[in-house]
Amino acid sequence: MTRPPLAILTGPTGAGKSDLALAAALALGGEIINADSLALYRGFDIGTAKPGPEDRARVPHHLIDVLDPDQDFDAAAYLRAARPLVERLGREGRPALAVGGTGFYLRSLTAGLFEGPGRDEAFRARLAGEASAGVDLYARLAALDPETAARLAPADRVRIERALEVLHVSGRPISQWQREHALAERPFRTLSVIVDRPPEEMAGRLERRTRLMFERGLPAEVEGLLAAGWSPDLKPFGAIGYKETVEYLRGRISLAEAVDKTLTATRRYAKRQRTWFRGQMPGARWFHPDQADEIVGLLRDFFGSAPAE
RNA sequence: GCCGAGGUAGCUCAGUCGGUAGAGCACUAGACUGAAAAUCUGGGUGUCGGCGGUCCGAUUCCGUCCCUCGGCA
Repeated sequence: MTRPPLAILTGPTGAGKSDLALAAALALGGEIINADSLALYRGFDIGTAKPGPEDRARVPHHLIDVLDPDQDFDAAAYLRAARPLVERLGREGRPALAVGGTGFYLRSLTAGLFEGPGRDEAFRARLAGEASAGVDLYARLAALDPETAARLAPADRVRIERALEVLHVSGRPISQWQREHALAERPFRTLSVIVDRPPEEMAGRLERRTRLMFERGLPAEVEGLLAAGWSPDLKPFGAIGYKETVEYLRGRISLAEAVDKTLTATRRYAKRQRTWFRGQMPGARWFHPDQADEIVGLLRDFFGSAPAE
């Protein structure tokens, strides 16, 4: 049994992944699996630069519009949803392209996650209560799992809570789970392509794109979602562009400020993405999106080649 | 024109009883195993508005000029 092939197409926000993915999928007869943590949500269209109906009619897109704003999702859920798709496309002999900027989801797809306990909402709620009552959760972790505490910053509450959760539910420190797993799963034969542009090009693109989002109705989209009864405290409303638009609609900031803050947050996000790709995707090939022919050729060879084993 | 407040990092501001200055944000580099568009870590990038005076030494005190914001005319 050979492993199914999977092509990853990623890059910082606004570099031009989606257009390239569409062209590549058309050229190869492939299908696109979304790897963007926010395009999963129905109704979050403009601010996520989600592919429109025309594009989705031309090439099958998976894992877009599959969640309501109040539905929990995480890397493990992504892995569970996306892996069967890659396997199915592999059986059908159709190229599978995972496309999106959520590096953590992509790495989970290709390298896995340790199979320990998932989220335990009741435990999380208890931790949140203790934290707001002044309990030092880092000190607790340092006492219960000093190895993990040594690796984490005292202010990194997301990872501290996760570490306490794993220990509480499984009785074993997260460091042990991680050591045993070591991100060593390789369920797919993978080719990773990153598209990026020089800073001068990105600056203008991000600015134009952000302004267009607001001009094309991001505030109206958010108003519609709120009018439908969704709470602005739900996770996807914390996303770049949405957070700022909610502030604007509440009258806390001006429209110009909302645009400005969104642009700044977008730039910072693109930088964080590059840092992730450099550090976590060492084997990836980097291209300018204008090198579409070269990229498609590379993908063609990849999907056409005999499995390596 | 007069009175008052102010002019310090890219921005908002703190501070220096005279010994060349620091926070947040921005910026930059990095981390990342079920929140990842999240969360976190390191790094200070500066004619302290201009000119002159006093002083061993002025961003700080004095004088003067410029600019900004209020109020009164």
